[in-house]
Amino acid sequence: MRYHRDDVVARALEVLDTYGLGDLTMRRLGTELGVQPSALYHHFATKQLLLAAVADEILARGPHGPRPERWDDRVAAVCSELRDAVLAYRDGAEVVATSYSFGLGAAAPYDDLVASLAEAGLDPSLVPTAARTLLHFVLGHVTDEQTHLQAGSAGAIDGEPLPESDFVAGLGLVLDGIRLRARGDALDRSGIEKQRS
Amino acid sequence: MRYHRDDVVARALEVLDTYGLGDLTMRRLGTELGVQPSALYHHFATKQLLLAAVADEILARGPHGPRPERWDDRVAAVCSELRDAVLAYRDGAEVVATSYSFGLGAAAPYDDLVASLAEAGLDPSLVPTAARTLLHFVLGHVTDEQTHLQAGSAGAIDGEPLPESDFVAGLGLVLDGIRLRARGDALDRSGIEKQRS
DNA sequence: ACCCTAACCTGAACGCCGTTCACGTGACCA
DNA sequence: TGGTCACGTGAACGGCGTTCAGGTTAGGGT
Repeated sequence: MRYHRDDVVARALEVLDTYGLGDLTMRRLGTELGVQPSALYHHFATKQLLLAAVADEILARGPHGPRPERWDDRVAAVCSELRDAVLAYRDGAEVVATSYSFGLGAAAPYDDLVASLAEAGLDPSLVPTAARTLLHFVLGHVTDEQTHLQAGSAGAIDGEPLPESDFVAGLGLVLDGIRLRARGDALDRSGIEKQRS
Repeated sequence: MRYHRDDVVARALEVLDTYGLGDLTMRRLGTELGVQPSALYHHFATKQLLLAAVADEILARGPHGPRPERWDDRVAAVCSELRDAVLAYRDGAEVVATSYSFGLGAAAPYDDLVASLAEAGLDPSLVPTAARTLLHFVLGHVTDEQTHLQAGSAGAIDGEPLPESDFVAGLGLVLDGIRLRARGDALDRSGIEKQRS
């Protein structure tokens, strides 16, 4: 049997979801495909590039609902879809976050956020900052969720698995900060009294 | 020469800062101390526990300024000190973030944030959410900073090293979202019009 | 002054890992 | 039909975290 790039990525996703990132090994993946580990280097120069392709595939397989018209609804939709996408595979958040931080892939959500935020009326210099802040929140939050999930499926019952409302609440927090800036306002240290009336 | 736990941690910090997390190896650290790698397992059962101790030491060596009275100033101070602490050592953010996510240490900043946010008048169920959101922002942001720093010191000039104002701006964003909630308000999707008089 | 205990360390090994390299082999196209 | 090139083999290299049985040294109790 001979394989193509996409076959390798697809099988890597199965291994990832079944055994976790720690067991996603070139040897393991080779065995799973009935192939020597060295054969994988015909398709990917490096394990990191394989993981970047896996990350991109995770995102590509994620939901792609219709984009709302209002910029803030669209931002929320991008964030929720990103969460759903990485949540669908074991250790998905870590794979995507690593690949993104190495600049090897997973750039689509960032670009989407920048595009949506550009219409918000923000100071343009704030757009990348806001996009990164949102990305940090989403990937950090889902990493926590998946860590607790894994800790829960192993014997430890110590922590409940984070209610889903938690994501919405955290996202609302950051989003409100951005909405304020979109109006040209910023809260004074003393609260929002100053802008009232 | 015989060593104690603290000697090992101190040397590990030097190796980390000089050669980076990737070269902080049990063998490397052993060599640096003139000792077999196996000797380190007398002090730490596992490399992860060593790294947790390193993370705690990074935080302990960080700045500890006076705590402002106002809760939001205090939150900002905790976040800034956390940033300064992890920024002081190469790959410090990654070490602290990993250790924190494994629940092995680095819990102090989270506890500080929870304590400060408790006085904000927030819905108590929002306090942990807000604390985690802030932590995700700070550690994610500094990880980016250090990644770009390292990419810059290697030949690549492709990205400027993130202006310091960026951290302040991002923090202000999240903090404003929290300040709104502290007043019992939340922005409607349509902006803040609704709450104005 | 002695010994004993516990702390610290040795040296070798185990089973992994990512990656490289010289070399086969089979499908497809000119 | 013959050549090319995508795909795969098998063995090796150097490194990793970790284990284990056993040595050695420091320091306190008698």
